[in-house]
Amino acid sequence: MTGTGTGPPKRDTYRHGDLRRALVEAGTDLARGGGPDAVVLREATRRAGVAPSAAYRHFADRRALLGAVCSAAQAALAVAMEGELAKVPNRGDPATRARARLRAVGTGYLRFAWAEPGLFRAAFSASEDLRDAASPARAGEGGLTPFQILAAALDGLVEAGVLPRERRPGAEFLAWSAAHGLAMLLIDGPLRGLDPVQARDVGRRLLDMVEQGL
Amino acid sequence: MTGTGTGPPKRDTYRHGDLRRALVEAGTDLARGGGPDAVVLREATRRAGVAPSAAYRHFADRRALLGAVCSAAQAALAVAMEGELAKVPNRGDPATRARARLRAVGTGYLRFAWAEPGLFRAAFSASEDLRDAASPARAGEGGLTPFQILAAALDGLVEAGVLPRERRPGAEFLAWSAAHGLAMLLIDGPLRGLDPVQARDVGRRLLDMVEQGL
DNA sequence: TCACGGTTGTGAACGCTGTACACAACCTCA
DNA sequence: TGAGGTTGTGTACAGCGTTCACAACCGTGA
Repeated sequence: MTGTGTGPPKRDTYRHGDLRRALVEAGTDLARGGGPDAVVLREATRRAGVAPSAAYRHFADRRALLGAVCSAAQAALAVAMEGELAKVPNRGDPATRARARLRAVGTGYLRFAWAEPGLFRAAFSASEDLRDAASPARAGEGGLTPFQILAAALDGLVEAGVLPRERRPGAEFLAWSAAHGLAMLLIDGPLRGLDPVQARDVGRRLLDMVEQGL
Repeated sequence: MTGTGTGPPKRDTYRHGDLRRALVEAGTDLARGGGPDAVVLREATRRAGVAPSAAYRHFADRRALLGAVCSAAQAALAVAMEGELAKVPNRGDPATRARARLRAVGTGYLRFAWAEPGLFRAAFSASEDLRDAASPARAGEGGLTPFQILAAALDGLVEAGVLPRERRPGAEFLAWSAAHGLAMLLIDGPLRGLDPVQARDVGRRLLDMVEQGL
């Protein structure tokens, strides 16, 4: 975290040490405050105590830096989802447990979007397709990306006999769509400014809808 | 459309005539091609054949121009939804007709996002809360904004006895979330690059989920 | 008819951004 | 000790949003 604090960005060595990491961390802080547009290459180098062009030794261009920040944000999202999942008790009958786990996944997703709107928007800013969704750089502590965590929860639903096997394929897209859409509307769209109680309420109803409609 | 075509941006009068409209149209074209980030004030003035600073006679800053483009994009979205709604036959029993109308609303939404991704993203770029969602500038030919069109379809569902009255409040947020989320994932997110057939398929399943889960 | 005042477009300027390139400091390894 | 690759520096350029003094224009009342 060289140069992240106050004071002049002093460095004892000419080499920085781990500039790449420092830039990603600075970029992540910027994203936290203002979303993907706030990830400004020059500001990141300033915070790392380094000349603007130094960034080009580690990233092809601004988009590449944003891509790294995006991966970091997805990893943070995965951690949030894992955290909510860990709260689900391991006892009870398998069916209700599997349902609770899917709800936890959704709750973690929505909670993260609500708590860290800038990071959440950054997590979906850089271009990615389904291949990138499995990249380890986007995984949480359990080694799974947000997408994979959701898929696992749905698999659990099938194993517990709650979700018919023939409806399993593609189900992650449906569940993800619902949660993602609500998250966007809550932080960016016409639902911004809902108070936390209303937000939690509509979140619950949305998860009800998914559970019943899958 | 002064200066929109090729050739030097000549003007016979000193006054432009309708610079505000010309700037919004140029901005909308830019958004169509590259989303909200592509709405570059200087480029819009260039296309209108006017000096950059002239824009500030009609818009406080770039965000204000983007806001106008956003309203235009929402109006276009409303027109697309109305178009799909107009295809629903007026005969048949009220319940299935009401259901068909809700599906048409969703289909129109998804179709527009798929056909005009840049415009769609622009439509939700500028800050707006629920009050703005009723602004006439964002309405289609029927005078309703996208949000109001959806609300009307849900009201129809209640009148036809398909949706219990007590579940009506807030239902627009659930339906909108699902459609909006899928749209985002399809044009910007991990589902980008799905071929049209798969996209149509997942769209249908999503609307099934909404219909069953509301 | 004409001067006046408000509206609208011009031109030059400022600071910011992303990016390129030659150069210098540094580390590693022979 | 010296060669060569890696990493950070300094300077430069074009493009962006924005400001401001000025000029062209138009409608109005004397």
